[in-house]
Parts: sequence; C-alpha cells; structure tokens
Amino acid sequence: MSTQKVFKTLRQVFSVNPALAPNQGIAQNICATLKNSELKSLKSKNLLSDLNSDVIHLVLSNPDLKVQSCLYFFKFLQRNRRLCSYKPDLQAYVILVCRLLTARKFAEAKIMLNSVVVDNNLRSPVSVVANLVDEYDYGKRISPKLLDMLFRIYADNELFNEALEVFDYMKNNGVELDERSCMVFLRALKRANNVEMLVNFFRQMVDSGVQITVYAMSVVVDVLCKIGDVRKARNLIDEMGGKGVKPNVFTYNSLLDACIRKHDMMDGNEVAMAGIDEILGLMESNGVSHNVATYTLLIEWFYAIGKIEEAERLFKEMCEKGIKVDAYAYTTVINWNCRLGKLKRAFELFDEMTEKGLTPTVQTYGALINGVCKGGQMEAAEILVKEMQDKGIEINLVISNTLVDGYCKKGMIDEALKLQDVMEKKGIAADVFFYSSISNGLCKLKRNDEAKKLLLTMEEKGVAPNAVTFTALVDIYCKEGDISAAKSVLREMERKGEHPSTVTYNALIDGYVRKGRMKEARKIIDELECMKLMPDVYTYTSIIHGECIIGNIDEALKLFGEMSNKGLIPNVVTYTALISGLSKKGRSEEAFKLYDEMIEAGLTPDDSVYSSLVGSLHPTAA
DNA sequence: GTAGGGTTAG
Repeated sequence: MSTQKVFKTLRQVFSVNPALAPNQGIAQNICATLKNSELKSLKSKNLLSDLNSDVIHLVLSNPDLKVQSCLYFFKFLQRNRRLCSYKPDLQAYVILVCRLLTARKFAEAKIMLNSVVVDNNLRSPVSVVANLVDEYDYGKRISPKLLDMLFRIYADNELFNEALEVFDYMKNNGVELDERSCMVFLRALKRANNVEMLVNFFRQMVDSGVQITVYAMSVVVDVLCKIGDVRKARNLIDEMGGKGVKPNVFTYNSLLDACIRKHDMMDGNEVAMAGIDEILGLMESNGVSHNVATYTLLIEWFYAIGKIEEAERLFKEMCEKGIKVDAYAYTTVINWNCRLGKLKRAFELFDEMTEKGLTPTVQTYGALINGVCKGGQMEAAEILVKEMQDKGIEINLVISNTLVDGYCKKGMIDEALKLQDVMEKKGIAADVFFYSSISNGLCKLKRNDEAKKLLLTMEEKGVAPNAVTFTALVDIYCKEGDISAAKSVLREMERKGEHPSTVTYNALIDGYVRKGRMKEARKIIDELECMKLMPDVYTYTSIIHGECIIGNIDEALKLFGEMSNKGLIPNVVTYTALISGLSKKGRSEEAFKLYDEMIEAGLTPDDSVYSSLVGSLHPTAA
C-alpha cells in the first residue's frame, strides 16, 4: 500500500466526526445497494430522503465502489431530482471528475466538467476548484489533467476570461501547459473574432515558455492576415523564426490570401502582385511547396485580375504535378468558368470531379446554378436544383437568392415570388440580397412604385437596408426626377452608417443629367474623390452623355480623354453617346474615327450607333 | 490542430 493510500485510509478512519457518523452508515448502505446493482431499490429503500452533501461525497469517494457505479449513482440523482431535495454540489462534481480522470474516462469527465462550467451556481473560481481537487487527490496526479480540461472547456464555451484565469493559475503553480490546449483556446478566440485577446494570449504563451509550434503561429498569422495586418503577421513569422519555428504552407497561404484580398480593397493589382511574388519567393527559398490551397488561391487571383490563361495554366500545372485537386479547387474553377460564360467547360469540370469520386458541395452547385441563371437559363437552373436535392443537398439562402435574381432579371417576378414561399416553408429568411433582386426585377418591369414600397418597408420586416438597397431607392427617385427625395435617402444612409458608393453617386449624377443640371452633376465627381471613391466608367459615361445632350461636345471629348488617364476603359454606351453627340453637330469625320476606335477596342456597336453615323452624313434628315 | 470555394446594383 502506498503512503498516500495509507494516509487516506487513516484519515477516513480517524477523522470521522461523531456527529457525522450516521452519514457513514447511510453512505455504506448506498454503496452496498450500488454494488448489487440495485439502483431502483434506492428509491424503495428510502435511502434518498437522508441524503446530504457529506453522504454523497462519501459514496463518490469510496474506493471500493467502481467509478462506473459512481457515475450511475450520480446520473440517477440528476434524473430523480424530485426524490431528493439535495442537488450535487461542486465538490461532488469534482470528486466524480477526478475519479473519471483516474479511470481514464476522459469523455465522461469532460461532460461532467462541462456541466459545472455552464451552471451559474456551480461555476467557481479556479482556486476553489483546485483546492477541492487537492482535497481528494493527495498525489496531485489528477490536478494538472483536470485544470487542463477545465481550460479547454472554458475555451469551448467562450468563457475566455475564466479560461485565462485557469491559464494564470496553472502558470503560477508550476503546472505544465499543454500546447494543444492552448491551440483549443486560440481557435476558440479566432471563432469568436477576439483578435486582441488572441494576440495577447499568444504573447503570453511565448513568455510563459509554452512550446510554440507552427500550428499556433499559423492561427495568429491567419487572424492578423484576415484583419489585413500583413505587416504584423510577417513580423511575427520573423520573430518566431528566431525561436526555431518555421512557417509552413498553411502560414504562407494565409499571407497569400491577405495579399489577394488587399487588392479588392484598394491597392492596385501591381501592388498585390508584388506582395504575392514576394511570398512565393519566400516559399521557394524555404523549400515549401505549393499545395492544392496555394494553387486555388493563385488561380482565383489570376481569374480575378482577368489573366484567364495564367489561371488555366496553373490549374493544368497542379493536375500534372499530381496534386490531388479537391472539391474546393474544382468549385473555384467551375465558378470562374461560369462567371466567364464558359458553361460548357464548367460542366465538363463538374463531370470530371464526380468521375474522380469527388462530391460536389452546395457551393459547387451554387456556382453552376449561378452560371446558368446569369445566362438566363432558368430551366437548367431548376434541373440543377432538383439534381442537388436528389443528392440530399438542400437549397440555402445563397442559392435561393441566385435563383430569385435569375428570375427577376428575366422579368419573371411571379416565379421569384413563388420561390419566396418555398423559402418561407424551408425557414429561409429573406435577406437584403433578396430584396435587392426583387426591387430590381420590379424596376425592370417598370413597376417602380412597388419596388419603392418594398425598399421602404423591408426594415419593418426585419431586414436592414444596406448601401445597395439605398442606392436602388436613390436610383428610383432620380429616374422619377425627384432629386430632393434621392438626397434625403442619401442623408438617411449617412445616418445609418451605410456609406454611399460610386454606384450611389452615379445614380444621382444620372438624375442631374436627366434634368440638364450639368454643373451639379460635374460637382459630384469632385465629391467622389473627397470621399476617397473613384469615378468609374458609368460616372464618366453619364456625364459625357449629359454634355453631349446639351451640345457641349468639346467638354465631352475632354472628359473622354480624362478616362484613359484614370485607366477607365470606355464601353459601348460611352462611345455611342459621343458618336451620337458628334453626329448631331455634323462632325462626322470625328464620329467615324471614334467608331473605328471602338471596333479596334473589340466592342460591338448597337443599332443606335449606326443611325447616329448615318444621321451625321445627312444632318438635315437627322 | 493551421490555409483555399458559391449570391446582390446603373
């Protein structure tokens, strides 16, 4: 017998308070009953009426009673709350958890400890728990395991401050911390978007000597990348490099993703490309090979900046290198082919992936459905939805919105509204995307009043308008000629913290142009730049169109010249406005020159271009 | 254990 066991036995024998002696008797009775597996007779023998915390503690800590019996007894008590007024206290839970941990029944221990943590009456400071553990566990073998488990459970329940208390307690009491448990905490913080605490905690991990792995570092790097702080992420990698922690492909992929996302926000493609090249260079020099996620990121990037051949080349290269292309990568490539209108290729890829035994996901179907919807092929979309549902994948909000938008764009508003019923039945709540599509659909059918009503009442239905729906409203008012109403929408947007975009201002510009108020329209370009927004092709086209209408053709040509300075590529509408403006003034030579330029640029003129050009040759007939 | 995929406006 070990010293500890002897000590424990002696303690049990000699420390019995005479006043508590009856408890010993009851406890022994209960243990005997439990040993005979007569749980039910606990009720009939009326043993439960005499229960108190000491009896429970004595039963649970009785070494002669198997841990399984303790567990049964405990659960029996929980199930039969009515029979005994006594509710297990923290000490009872702690004893049971200690016993479960000793018996290596970790899953059961975790469930028990979790019920302590989620119970406001049981949850206690870590020092209280630790003292109770020490009372039971003289050898202090269990304590580190229990504290570690407590730490993880607090993390899982997003009780971050409590988790930190456990961390500090362990650190201060010289209890070794498991790096994997710290990972659980880091991941929980990441899920909760608690960046500040995550970065601070990582710092504490480093300071308190927890073994830092590339896993932990990658989580922090990823979070820093996601908030756009690539600089900090890179510094961290460098710092950890000094401690022997080497970044791996996951770490680099997070950096790549950040560089790619940054280009969406503001930086030009060149800036982003330089960042991407730098990361790729680091990977190369550190001998870190690209994996399927690296390729997926790069493929997505090249498609996004219009380098289609490069994207396709990378996809081929990935296949040839024997990297297993997974459903994620296929979905990306399928999506881009759909967006580019290459539906045939998209379906080929879809077949290819299923032939390889890969299971298309809801996103894969989402990409294809989007592709056919954008192509106006609503029957094909319906077939895909059915196929997807046959495979046990249900439509979700994104796919519903895609279909609704597809119907609306075709003017099939009734079909879209029918889908709304389906959504309701499936418990899919319409969101701001849904309202945006429907209102556009209504506008397309010249049912502006209905669209307006929908946009004005969506908030009552629990959907907050955003910049897009506010813009739709601005657009409707401007088209109606009610600029002051449009401006009051703009003010409401600002009040609600929704920032107008270039599109919003374009709608307003169009409103002014329609009224021939060119001074005010022109002023908005300056306002745009004050707001750190960039005028786009639509901004210029509207104003060029406006100047042409009032006969300021030279002003229009000046603006046209400005476009190329800003890297804006005129579209058919821009050319058409200018050609028709020049034609009306009889400047047919310049008009034909622009026509050639437009053809050169690969644009397809529409009928109005020709009638303008013909008109320019016969000014009197025009 | 850490990374990558589908929807909205003129």
